[in-house]
Amino acid sequence: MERYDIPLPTVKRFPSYLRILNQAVEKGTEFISATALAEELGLKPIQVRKDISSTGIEGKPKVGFSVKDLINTLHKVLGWDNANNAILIGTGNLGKALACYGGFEAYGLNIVGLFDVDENKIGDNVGNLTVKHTSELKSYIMDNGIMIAVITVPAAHAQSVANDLMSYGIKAIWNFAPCELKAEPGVAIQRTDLATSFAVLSVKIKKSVEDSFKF
Amino acid sequence: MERYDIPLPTVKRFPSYLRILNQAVEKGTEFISATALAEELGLKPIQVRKDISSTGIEGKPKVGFSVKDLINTLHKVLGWDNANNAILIGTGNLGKALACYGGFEAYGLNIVGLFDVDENKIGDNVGNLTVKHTSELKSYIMDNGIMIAVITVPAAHAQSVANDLMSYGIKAIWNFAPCELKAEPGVAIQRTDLATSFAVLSVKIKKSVEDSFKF
DNA sequence: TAGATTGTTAATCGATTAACAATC
DNA sequence: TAGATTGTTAATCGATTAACAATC
Repeated sequence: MERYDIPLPTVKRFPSYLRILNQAVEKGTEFISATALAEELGLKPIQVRKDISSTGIEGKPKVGFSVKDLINTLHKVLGWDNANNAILIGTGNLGKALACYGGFEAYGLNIVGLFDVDENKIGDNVGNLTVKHTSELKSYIMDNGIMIAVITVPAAHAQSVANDLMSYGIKAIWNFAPCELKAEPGVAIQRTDLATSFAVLSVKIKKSVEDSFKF
Repeated sequence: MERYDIPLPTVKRFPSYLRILNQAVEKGTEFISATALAEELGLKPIQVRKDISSTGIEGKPKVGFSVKDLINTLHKVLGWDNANNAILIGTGNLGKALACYGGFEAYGLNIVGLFDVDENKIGDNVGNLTVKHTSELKSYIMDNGIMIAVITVPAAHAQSVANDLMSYGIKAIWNFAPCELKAEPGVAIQRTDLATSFAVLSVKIKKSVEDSFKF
């Protein structure tokens, strides 16, 4: 089986494509062209065609791509075609927000357990889940074969929590703590950082302010 | 005054640099080398040097860069040197999480007003703020000269909220709704999307699973 | 058929990395 | 002085864009 990697910028655009495609399904649209997708997202048609071609899917000239096929293929490429059970550690505000956020099922992520060190939070209901103590992590992960964990603890504790999780068999960590985590081989870690995103907005603001002063 | 744009990938790394630099300040470190920064973040020294050089700051061979100077310069480049008052619209779980999140001051963002359409939420306390009704948006924005808004409403309402905000004089929108917003000229919009980040983790997982099956 | 859209190869653009002289 | 680190120019790499033939 040949392996070739889809460029990361392309992967990052896939969720946007899926969003438009899901809207198309709801409208009953059967085929969609790269041109239409591009229009909807403010991208260039060539880029969308290139991105789609990287998945190997084929379209029909003049017609476009089967919406259903595209969705299935993108799901498969991203591994969102089968639900993954995940746990979340750290039920502060962000943790609770993520636990209650309904949108994750759309991408095959199913949060089934919440954990915290704080004795006062144990037993609290968040969404339809009950917060458990972190001392139960090991048995919960092993009993339920959990592979994915979401970390929303303070930065100071993130690495030690991650180390524990990896020793219990967790293979993927979605890290919301503002610090880089060191991964064991074979463990995938991805950090989501609000500051990074805000930095981009900040330079956009600066630029538009500067632009408004020169003419 | 000459204008040259700092590459976006570079801008995205600046918050990480700042994080390490702030740690250095707390330890009392006065100078830090690009090599040390790179080591800390798992980047290559050349890349860090290139990034820093794009700000125009100068270092001392063998010694490195003044931690204080670097922090000040990065803050200035990002426009994080003077506090910006902002409002947040949509006090669902994510909105509340962001409103309570204490880390924004570090990047000059100060959330001073919370708004929602839901009558049941008006008057609720979130952090040390009280939720106001969206009918008060216009006067609040104009009276207080607010330029920045954070949108955490459902996707279906995001564009109309954004349109209102822009008509009231908002110049920058940080959009957490899963949809693209159309901006008026002169308005900066940045979307933060959890799905994008999770897509990257997903392909990492897929790859490490595939790797574990080939030897 | 005519024309819109796909798919592919080549050209361009921009970021990363390498190489190395300058310097404290 | 010797050596680590900076700063800069050039080479490499990879993504975006352009061009165009194939096709329904």
